[in-house]
Amino acid sequence: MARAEHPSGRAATLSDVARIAGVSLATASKAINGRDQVAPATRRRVIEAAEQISFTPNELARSLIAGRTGTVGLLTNDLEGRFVIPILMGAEDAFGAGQVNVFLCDARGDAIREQHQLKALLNRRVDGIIVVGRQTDPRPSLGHDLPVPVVYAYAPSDDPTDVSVTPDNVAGGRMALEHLLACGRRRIAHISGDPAYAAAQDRAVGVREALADAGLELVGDVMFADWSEHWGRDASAMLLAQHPDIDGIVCASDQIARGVLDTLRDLGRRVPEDVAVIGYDNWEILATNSRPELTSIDANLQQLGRAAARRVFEAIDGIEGDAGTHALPVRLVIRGSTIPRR
Amino acid sequence: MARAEHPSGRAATLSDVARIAGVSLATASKAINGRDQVAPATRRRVIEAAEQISFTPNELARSLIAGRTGTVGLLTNDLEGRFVIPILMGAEDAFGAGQVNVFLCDARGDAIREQHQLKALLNRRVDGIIVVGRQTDPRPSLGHDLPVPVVYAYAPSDDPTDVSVTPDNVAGGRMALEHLLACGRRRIAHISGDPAYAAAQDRAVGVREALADAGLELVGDVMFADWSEHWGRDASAMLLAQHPDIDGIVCASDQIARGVLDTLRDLGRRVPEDVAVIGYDNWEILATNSRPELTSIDANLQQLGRAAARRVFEAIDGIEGDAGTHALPVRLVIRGSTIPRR
DNA sequence: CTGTTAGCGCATTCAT
DNA sequence: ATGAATGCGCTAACAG
Repeated sequence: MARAEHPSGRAATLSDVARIAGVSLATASKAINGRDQVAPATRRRVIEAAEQISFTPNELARSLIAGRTGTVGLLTNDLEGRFVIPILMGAEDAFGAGQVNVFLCDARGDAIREQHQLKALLNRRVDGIIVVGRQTDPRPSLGHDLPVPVVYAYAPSDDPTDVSVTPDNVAGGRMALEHLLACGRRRIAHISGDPAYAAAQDRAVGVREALADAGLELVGDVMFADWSEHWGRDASAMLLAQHPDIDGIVCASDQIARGVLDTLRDLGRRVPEDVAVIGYDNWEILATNSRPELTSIDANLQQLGRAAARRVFEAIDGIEGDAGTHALPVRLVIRGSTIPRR
Repeated sequence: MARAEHPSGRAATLSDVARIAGVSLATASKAINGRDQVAPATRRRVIEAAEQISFTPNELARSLIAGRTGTVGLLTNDLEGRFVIPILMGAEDAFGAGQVNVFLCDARGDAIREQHQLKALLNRRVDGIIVVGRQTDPRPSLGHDLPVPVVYAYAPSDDPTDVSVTPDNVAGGRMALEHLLACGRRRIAHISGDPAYAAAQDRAVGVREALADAGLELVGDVMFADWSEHWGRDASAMLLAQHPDIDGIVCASDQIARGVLDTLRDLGRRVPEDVAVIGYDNWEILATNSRPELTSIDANLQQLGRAAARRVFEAIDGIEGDAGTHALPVRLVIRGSTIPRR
């Protein structure tokens, strides 16, 4: 097994260093931590001794004294990791690599399990917690009687006195539609996903608002069903049968958009010349492999993670962030499904 | 901010409990930890006191004494999280939820960053480390002079004296081909991905072996390029132009298979009646949304995670696992692209 | 059965 | 500039 037969049998401690350097424990501590009350020569001896036995300070002991651990808990229900990974990366960015470490727990949508994980995180004395959901629908608050700050990411808390960061789906719907307008489209339909999702409703609101601002109306009703490619194929077939003259389709997910592209191709409609199609989520595996590649709205999840981490940090440092759900800006990623490649 | 104004100002400690219950620190400890040398009545008093002030034991202090933390580091380079999440879930399964917590660090393919993360994990005194790569090619070993056991998952270590668990790609290639044989196919081609990947080479080996065992030969050469849908579309077009009579295609990834399905559809070939297609990875988002749905090989990543966790555990408990790369079994998932739906 | 004592590894007083 | 002593929160010896 890849376990070192450490000469000492166990990890080196500061008192080992002190003994080798011929100084006291206190002096060794000061030397290692760069305190200024130690003679340069002494410091050098201590540091050499430390290197010699590969001493690394025990963060457990440090944390016990400091009262803070430099760890954060990431509590997720996002099984597929589609949302949690970019958020984790953003959090690592914000915390600074190696400065703060992240405990990742997956509650798997089970409230009991979530309570267990939460308790375990608190017992380990994390300095803060980020809760990540896999939908943008509000989720139950963990409550306020926790000894550490909590920030909700992607799925906001249902308690407005909590701090939540979530992508701005209304703005995303609006942005998608305005892009089609900018591409010269006027007869635009909207194929959405599961109507039970806040994301579906919010994006539809943005689409409608932007259309109204332009003095236009949606072609047909918003078509709700589920988030699948199958639905995208079926919905677009129905749509084109009823409204053969549409020239733009806003899809509420990239999966739906993939299905739409399929049907348009089957029906001999050119994309984007005849019909421009825009997806949502910018899920690269789907968006960059289609024919043509898919213009999409990106939720900036990594930035969302950074924002969540920053707010946790501020709270740890005692800075009162403003409570409520903060809708963060999204981003348009233009590809061939709305603008022809040259 | 969602921080409790904890009445005491800080978390309750065991001595708070002891004081309230009117017993000594040691007795409180025994009572809480279910030791048997304490009178039932006393235990009840202590537990009540603990609940009254919501005492939860400080794992830091416990770990400091025990010499083990009940934490494991998961060091990954898998940016997209496609592999690391199922592995994390498997690890949580094996460890038991809440028993062990996992530090997840993303080194982002940067060796320096990896060293930083590694050091941070060791300073936090994780009991073991699982290293996850995003390819099955061997990766540099972390070395043997670490104070904790290390197990490599998905990407094996290049040092055969390390412990690695990785999916059996040769068996997977073989399994894919044998399934097509079982479906009555005889004129079979293989469209693979980037030839620089061990996964591509290994799967091709399995395909060739199984063909040879059946006394057959591959139609054309193995076609290598990259892992994209684009390549799947192009490769299958070339393939059908040269060998119009093929009746089965083994694809080395689901993305490639999706492209192949597209081209077959464009060319008017029925799947699976005319040509059976099998993918690889069982990436559900791709496999379950295609027309028809895609038969695929699943690498059992969650099981891989469990295996890695189990081996880390055994090593922590001093059980010497057998070093080397362990190829774990994969699994066939049959859908409509090889067998017609009834 | 209960309490006293001694640490786990370290940082921080406060003396010298 | 250095070192002895104290304590972070807890468990494990022992002694009563």
